[in-house]
Amino acid sequence: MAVFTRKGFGEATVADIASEAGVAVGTIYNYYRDKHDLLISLIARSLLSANLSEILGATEATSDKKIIESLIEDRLEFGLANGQRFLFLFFEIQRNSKLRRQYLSQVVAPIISRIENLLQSGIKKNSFRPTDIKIISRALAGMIIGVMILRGLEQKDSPFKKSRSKEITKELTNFTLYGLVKK
Amino acid sequence: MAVFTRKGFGEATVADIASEAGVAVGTIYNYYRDKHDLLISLIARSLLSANLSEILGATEATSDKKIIESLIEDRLEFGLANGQRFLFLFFEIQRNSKLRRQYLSQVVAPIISRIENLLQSGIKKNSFRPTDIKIISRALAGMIIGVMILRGLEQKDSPFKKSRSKEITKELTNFTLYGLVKK
Amino acid sequence: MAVFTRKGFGEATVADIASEAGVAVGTIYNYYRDKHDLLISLIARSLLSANLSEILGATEATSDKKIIESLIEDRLEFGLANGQRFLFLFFEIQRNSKLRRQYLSQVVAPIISRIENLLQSGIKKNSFRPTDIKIISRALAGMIIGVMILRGLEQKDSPFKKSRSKEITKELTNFTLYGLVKK
Amino acid sequence: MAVFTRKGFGEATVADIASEAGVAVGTIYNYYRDKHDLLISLIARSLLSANLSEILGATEATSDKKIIESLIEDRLEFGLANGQRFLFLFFEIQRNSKLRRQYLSQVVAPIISRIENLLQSGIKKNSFRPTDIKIISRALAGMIIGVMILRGLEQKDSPFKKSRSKEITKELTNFTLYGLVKK
DNA sequence: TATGAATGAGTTTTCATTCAT
DNA sequence: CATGAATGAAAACTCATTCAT
Repeated sequence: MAVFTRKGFGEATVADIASEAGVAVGTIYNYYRDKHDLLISLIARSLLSANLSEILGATEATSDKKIIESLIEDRLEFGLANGQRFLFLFFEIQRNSKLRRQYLSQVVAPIISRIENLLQSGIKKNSFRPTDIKIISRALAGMIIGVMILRGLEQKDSPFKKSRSKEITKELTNFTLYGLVKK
Repeated sequence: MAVFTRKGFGEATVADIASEAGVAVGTIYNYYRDKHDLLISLIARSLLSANLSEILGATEATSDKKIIESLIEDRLEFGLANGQRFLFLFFEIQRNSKLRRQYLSQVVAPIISRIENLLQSGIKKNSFRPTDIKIISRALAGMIIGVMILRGLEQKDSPFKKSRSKEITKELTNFTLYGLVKK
Repeated sequence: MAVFTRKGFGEATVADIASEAGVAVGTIYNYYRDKHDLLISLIARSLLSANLSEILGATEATSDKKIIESLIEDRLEFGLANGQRFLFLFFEIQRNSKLRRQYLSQVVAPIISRIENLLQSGIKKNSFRPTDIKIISRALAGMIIGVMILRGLEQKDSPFKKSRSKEITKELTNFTLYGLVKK
Repeated sequence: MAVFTRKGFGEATVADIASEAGVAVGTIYNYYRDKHDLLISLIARSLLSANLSEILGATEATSDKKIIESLIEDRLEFGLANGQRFLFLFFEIQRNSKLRRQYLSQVVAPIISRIENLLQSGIKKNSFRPTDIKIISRALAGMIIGVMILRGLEQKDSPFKKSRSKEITKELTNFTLYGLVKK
């Protein structure tokens, strides 16, 4: 995965990958049909690695703020852990329809749906402003994704460092809850 | 660009591209040094939209809300116009250091910097909550980027349709300004 | 074809073939999908090379002896011209069902059928002994095939030399007509 | 042998063969030096049928007809038993000089020589027409080989079925002795 | 200036063979 | 003595690039 991420699918050679993995070229072909199958398998594996279930399963008892905070924190950490990989993953997921369906149904849909529930109940409780739930849920999910991508692009210049993880989570949570404007 | 976007750099063949462009393979080499030069030239061309400079140059007289709205609207339209291309652009930009420097200095930095100014002055005027400007500026830029990517992934199921462009801009602007919580 | 015949399909390398043909490896792939397609195309081409039509179209006016003689002579010359190729052709034809169907319908069936007609009319005219036409037609066709194969196997030791072509044809024709036993 | 016959030497993989034989790949290498040695050993084993020696050793007392009949019958049965294998055997024998020498000296030469003796003595006894012994012996041996090959090619459509073995032998014997022409 | 066939370097892929278990 | 995973040499195949037309 490191090689694919660094070079892209077409530019990563099987020899590169074998060498990075410390095995012979032929060994790879004992486990994967071909180079593409290798990529798909690797992606499928990293897709499901997150401990999403905890967050998604959080009880109603937990405060809205806590849930949003956990979500941001979890995805932020996933992003930090996956670093450069992020864009590559998205790009390949987008191009492979089977992978896309899997990712949409197993990762995107549950998260979006969880956020929608959150918004819905918040609005019903009159604690959240009435908004277009479908759009705002994507805005929140998108914000996390976009922040990770900017981090990858800016690299050394980015303010998104692991060390500041707590603070970033706090800021993003507050931004999400209160926006820019002072009450 | 359509072929690069659909297949990725390594998998797009010069023959594909020539055929899509309706010219012979050899003709491409009369205009571009090599395949990589072709990609770089194409990307460099799509980086900047005409409107961006106007928005970035907007006078202080314009209201904060208007500026945010214009920015969201412009990038949203860029994203809708570039569709699937979005991720590919980011991915290739990330991998090509010359391109990355160019993109960071010509697109990301001005936008981020404009947003930072906006936040700074808003906070000074006491109309915005005091926040970590570096983080929140990335949150806003990231939100727009992430929203475009989700749109590309979800495709038919996404609520981000061209037809609803006005409404989406409004929702995102309000979310940015006021957050989720009701005052 | 020379390389395939000399080495067999699996042992002939595309580099060998390209070098023997005096072109680059890549050039072969501009004309044939893959190595197997190359073989099939070559075989299909040599299958239909014979001037069978003349013999098969011979009028009834020609004497039975003349027809048999022409047939033996033609296939004998085809065999001498194709030399070692003979067995390889048969082997590959046998293994490729499309090729087999083509060979059976375009070469074997017409020849067998012509021989059957010949036998039938000869028996009716009472000039030929009554025999099982289906078996004897194969015996005659098979004799020619087998003789060619023995020639390929025995190589230097075989009595089937080009120089003796006329005499061989005469002997085989007489054997076919009169058998071993003296009247 | 089944795998070699079905696929050809180069296309048969040792894994195929091991799997068909119900052993592990490594086991094969405990008994044969390499893949080629395996093939040579298998072919050498199938070359000789038990009956051949009896026929070849038949005393002068046996009638010419009986000898020819036995020979045809034996090789016919060998062909029926070896089916598709036939062509493959010939092809590989042709290509392997050691194998070719062995086959020529142990199978072809004795049969041809036996037939030549038969013809010679028949001609001397004035019961056979005077013919070119070298050619006619090959015609007879070739007929049997060719008939087997046609049978393999035609498969379902061929009149050479096991069930008709007796009749086929009779027809071929009569054809050999008396030819087509009625006395 | 456009073309596209030829090229061959660079990759992917295969699979006979080895050898530790 | 059997096993089968690992190996890497050798082969198939791809395709960016060239260049004569």
